[in-house]
Amino acid sequence: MDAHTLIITEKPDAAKRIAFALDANGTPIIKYEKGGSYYIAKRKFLITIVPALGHLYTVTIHKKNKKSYPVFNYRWSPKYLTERKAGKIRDRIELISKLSKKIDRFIDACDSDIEGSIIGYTILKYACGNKEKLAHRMKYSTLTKEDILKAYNELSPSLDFAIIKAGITRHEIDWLYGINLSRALTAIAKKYSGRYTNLSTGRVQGPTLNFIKLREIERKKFIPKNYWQIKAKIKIEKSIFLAQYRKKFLKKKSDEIDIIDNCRGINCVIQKFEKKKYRMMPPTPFYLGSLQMEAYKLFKITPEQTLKILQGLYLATLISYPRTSSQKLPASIGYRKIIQRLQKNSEYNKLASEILTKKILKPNEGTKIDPAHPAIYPTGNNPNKVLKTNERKILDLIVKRFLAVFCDYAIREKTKITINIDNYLFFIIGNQSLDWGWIKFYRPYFKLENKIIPTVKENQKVSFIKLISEEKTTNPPVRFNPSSLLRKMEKEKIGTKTTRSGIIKTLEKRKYIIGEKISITELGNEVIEILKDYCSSLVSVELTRNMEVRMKDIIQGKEKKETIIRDTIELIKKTIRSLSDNEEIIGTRLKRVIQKGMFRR
DNA sequence: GCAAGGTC
Repeated sequence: MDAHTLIITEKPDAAKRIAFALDANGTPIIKYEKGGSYYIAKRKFLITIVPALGHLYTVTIHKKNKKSYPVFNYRWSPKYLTERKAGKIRDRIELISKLSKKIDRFIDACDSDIEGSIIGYTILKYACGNKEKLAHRMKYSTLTKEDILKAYNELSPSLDFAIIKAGITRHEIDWLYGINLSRALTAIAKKYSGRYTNLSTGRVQGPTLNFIKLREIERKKFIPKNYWQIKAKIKIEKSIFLAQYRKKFLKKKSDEIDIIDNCRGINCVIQKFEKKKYRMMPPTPFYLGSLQMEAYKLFKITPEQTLKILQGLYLATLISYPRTSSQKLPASIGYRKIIQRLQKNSEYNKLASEILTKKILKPNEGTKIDPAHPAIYPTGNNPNKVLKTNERKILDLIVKRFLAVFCDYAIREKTKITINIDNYLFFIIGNQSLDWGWIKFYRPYFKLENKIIPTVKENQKVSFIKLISEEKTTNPPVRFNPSSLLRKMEKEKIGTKTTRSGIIKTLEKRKYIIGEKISITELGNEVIEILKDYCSSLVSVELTRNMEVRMKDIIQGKEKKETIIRDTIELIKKTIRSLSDNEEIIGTRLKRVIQKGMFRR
């Protein structure tokens, strides 16, 4: 009997692409079973390629009493034991388990990041019967045939156990904090309010909610200030212009009155005329976060909805894998081939044709990278069913952004007239495009207008009409919306590309936050206050920072998983004790906001 | 059910 290899991937698409790349004739056999489809490729020997569906195993506890806390005796089990609607996962595990029999070589080809490492490890250990120590690791960053073959020929001899250990520690700590604190809050709320209210918190939920609270505090503290803006109405040749005084923010008594009194328009002359060309670089390719933000800005589609739409477009093979943090488009995706496919679509024919005249295609990449995926790009395939409005909008956005990325920079010219009126300087600023470059390709998603002002000569006299003084008020910092909150989470490195939008949704579901311009509810505010009083680490981004450091230490062998878990449990024990000691106060606080209903602040 | 992290 020939040797037989089993390759495990993180998701179905990866299994398919690997099967087609590895089969000597490019025609692997596709098998359909209850647990999903898998592939058999033939090389010198047989290779079975079977996909997971992300994590198939997770941290769980088996106990009759679902409300008791604290709980520390967890273990890793199949996900279907804890999640409803996970029947698919049970079937998948059974399929992989069956396929793992009579296998000589195991290869973990899950995404080459920490989570991918855990997904592969748990499957090899629990579904395949302790095969994790025998398995090889296959790492690729795109699913092109070239990359796949290279990864297959350069297998790591073993899994990266240090990374796996660090990742598993992260899962367990999150579980310990999340389950215990959520249960404690829910239980105390129920006991004192008499009403069941599902309360929760965690390493990411806590700080995210706190961002909104802090913004709310800034807004409350904010004292609006009055200021004045002065413009001069003047006539150059036959046109009227408003020239802005060189200082944009004027204080009433000192500045504004001074000008009104002294600037009479007796001497009104052009002091300077300047022109300056500058470049506007094309945009960078979309990663998940930037696409979610752009979709919200342009279409008011929430990040959570956008992710759902992207998943649909991806499954319909219209776009590449959407859960990426990369701004890179490697040449191996085949730029020209994709643009040629887009060219066949009448909507993009003109734009695509123009780009194809370029001899060299070079995308304007950003700096962000992703260990497992390139940036988001269209495949150029035609939809085989009618797309819904929002799907169409998002796809069009992706196509136009992809095209724009290959375009030339735009050339703009800034024109500035400096006018001296009785020794006070005023400006008129103009702006125009000399070459639209990429902007033409990204329309209507980027709008830029020309404001043309006349060419004048220095020392030329102009006629003064009058001064206009406007009183204005400074605005408080704006509330977050789903997009700016996502950006904030990204900036603070809280959550992951895939989970951020979901976390925001969870805070909404818990009635901690409300509104499109997000504000914190009384309930959300009380939860934050309680956490601050009794478990301050859960409202700060520092817990994540700290965890990152400790994970690194595990990877470098400087710290032991057991120590970190022990410390975490000690801290949670202490926290739960102080929650119990102060149960009545906390209960009364929660009761107040729950019984009142969840009004906006 | 509760976390956060994958995936459909």
